[in-house]
Amino acid sequence: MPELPEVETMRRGILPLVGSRVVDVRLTPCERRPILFTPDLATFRKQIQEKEIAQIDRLGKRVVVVLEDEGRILFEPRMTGLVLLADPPTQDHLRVHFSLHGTGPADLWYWDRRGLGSVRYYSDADYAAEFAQGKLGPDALDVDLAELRLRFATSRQPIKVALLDQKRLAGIGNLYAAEILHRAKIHPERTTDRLTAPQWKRLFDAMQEVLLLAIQYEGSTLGDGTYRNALNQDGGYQNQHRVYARAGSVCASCGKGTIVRIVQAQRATFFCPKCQGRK
DNA sequence: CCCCAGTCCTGCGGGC
DNA sequence: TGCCCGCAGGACTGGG
Repeated sequence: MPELPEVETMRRGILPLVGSRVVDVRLTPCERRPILFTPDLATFRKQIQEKEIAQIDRLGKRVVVVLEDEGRILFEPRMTGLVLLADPPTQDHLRVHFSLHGTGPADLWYWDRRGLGSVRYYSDADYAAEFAQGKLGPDALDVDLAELRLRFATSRQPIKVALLDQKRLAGIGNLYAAEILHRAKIHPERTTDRLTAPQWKRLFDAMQEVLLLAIQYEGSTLGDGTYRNALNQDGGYQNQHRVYARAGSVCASCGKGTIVRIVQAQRATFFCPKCQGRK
């Protein structure tokens, strides 16, 4: 499931497209899924044709292809979307194909097994309006300790639930929330207003460490194989997971506790009751 | 403000 | 062996 490290890996994977021009876009067969692709194909095509790709950014869990006129193509993979330079794994499912010309790769694909994600074009003005201040928090790798505290301390939500709120902080999802809290030795049910100063410091450090390490490993490819990098290769961070989907195993950190699974806000939470302290 | 359940979607694995 | 159902969860919506 693409979160910050996976989406950052996708972004880096398609950097060779910078400097190329868009020739065309085609979609199969997603016309029947209006949430996937906006605006309509004719308008989308008209806005991007012959535009040069100026840079490739990331906005939380979205890949942003910035064109020379500041128009932007946003890829939001949600659960199962992939941004690929290689051909999609199968001919089935929803696909969007961009053809390009330049010195880099000639094809860019968006492929989505479950079709929950989206591909959208925004003009500069529409983009500014859509992602105006407050709609999305700062990037998890772009805050300092003081801002982290500021954005969370007023909440009485459990810290695990708060970490998933993209309006507070962008980029963290269910998997990395669990791994970060485990590294920080903080109980996922502890409410944010009750975190101590040392806990804030540990949370901040763990967040940087886990996310940066996961980027180095090119993200997590789980058993279902839903996430892969732009060349359709597996990530490697799944082998470093300490708690996620490891209920019943002995904690690799303390060697004493057994990882448990609970449900918070209708999401699975994994943690070690021994080394992650009390609520 | 907060919380919760439901929605989208497909593939997989557990249970019978 | 085959079939059904629950689960996976990111973002959003509607109700309380």
